[in-house]
Amino acid sequence: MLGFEHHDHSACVRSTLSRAETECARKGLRLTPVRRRALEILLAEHRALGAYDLLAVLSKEGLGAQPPVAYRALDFLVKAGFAHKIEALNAYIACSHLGDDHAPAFLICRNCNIVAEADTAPAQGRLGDAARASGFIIERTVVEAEGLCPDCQNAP
Amino acid sequence: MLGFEHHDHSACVRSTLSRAETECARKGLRLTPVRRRALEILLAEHRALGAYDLLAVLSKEGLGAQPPVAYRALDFLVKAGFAHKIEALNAYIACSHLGDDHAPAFLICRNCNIVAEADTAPAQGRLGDAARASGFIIERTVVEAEGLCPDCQNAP
DNA sequence: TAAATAATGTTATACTATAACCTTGTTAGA
DNA sequence: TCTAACAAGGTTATAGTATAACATTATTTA
Repeated sequence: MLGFEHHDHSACVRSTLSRAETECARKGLRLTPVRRRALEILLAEHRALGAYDLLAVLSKEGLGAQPPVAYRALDFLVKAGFAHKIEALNAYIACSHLGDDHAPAFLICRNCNIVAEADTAPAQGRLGDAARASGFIIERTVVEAEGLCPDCQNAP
Repeated sequence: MLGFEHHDHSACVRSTLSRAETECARKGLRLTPVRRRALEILLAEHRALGAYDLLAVLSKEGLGAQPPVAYRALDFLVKAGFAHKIEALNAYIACSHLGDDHAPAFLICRNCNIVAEADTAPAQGRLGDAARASGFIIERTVVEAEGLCPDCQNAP
């Protein structure tokens, strides 16, 4: 998983963008300027951004001034699997495992707002047991943990 | 776990209310008329209710007309562990395991909106492994699965 | 009984999200 | 190549979710 450890972030950004391009080519999706820029903005940090935060940046750059612009771009990115919505924050984050088919899980620091994306298999855990036992068919899972990241435990 | 099977719901309501009273007495919390009624309203069905849906009912009964009334009651119920917020729906549901200290997980039917509450131990699964590996301290977990309940798989 | 605290009432407003409609751009077929 | 069909973007308006702030009332405790 991609955690809180420091890393070569510019390489991380570059590789995600290029994988997004590959995916779009493969699936016949269109990574238009707004969509591409939205992904770049989300990628800038491993933090979740509100739709209106994203809109503010896009807007400054002349890429659209109204909410639907941001929501459409986010909708595309989420559907394409390039970004995820963090439900506990009503905010959005670039995917850290772009390309793999995965059920994402997030560790959210309540102090510095950094979000780490882990991979889980919720359908194999107790939730999956409960679902199977009751005959429920799982289509999507939301798995998020809030707490304190290593850095913020020392300096709160 | 309390699932989709049919059950004696009035007994379920009664026992939850009485357990809430016991808890309040034990912890020195005040189950005021608005709070009590809010819990009853949530308990009426195993579905998640929006804050404004709750407010509409309270309002009709003369228990407060403005949003803060509903949000304060919900805030109390959630903090006391008598209700949970379903993040994927921005809605609230009465707790099905009132009294036990638990990390709730939900199965949400996207067709009929029934919500089943299961008990999980996310800190023991892969998410917990990821957290431990990176030194993250989990304080709260959100585990929700959307899909189709047994009834709705046949008659969608 | 007074002071402190908790809960409620109310107004206003902030934040999140989408419907609806129109224009522009892209793609695929004739 | 032209054009019909569709996808994407622009814009206005509004719906839905949530909280700040401050005044008032009720309850608890000293």
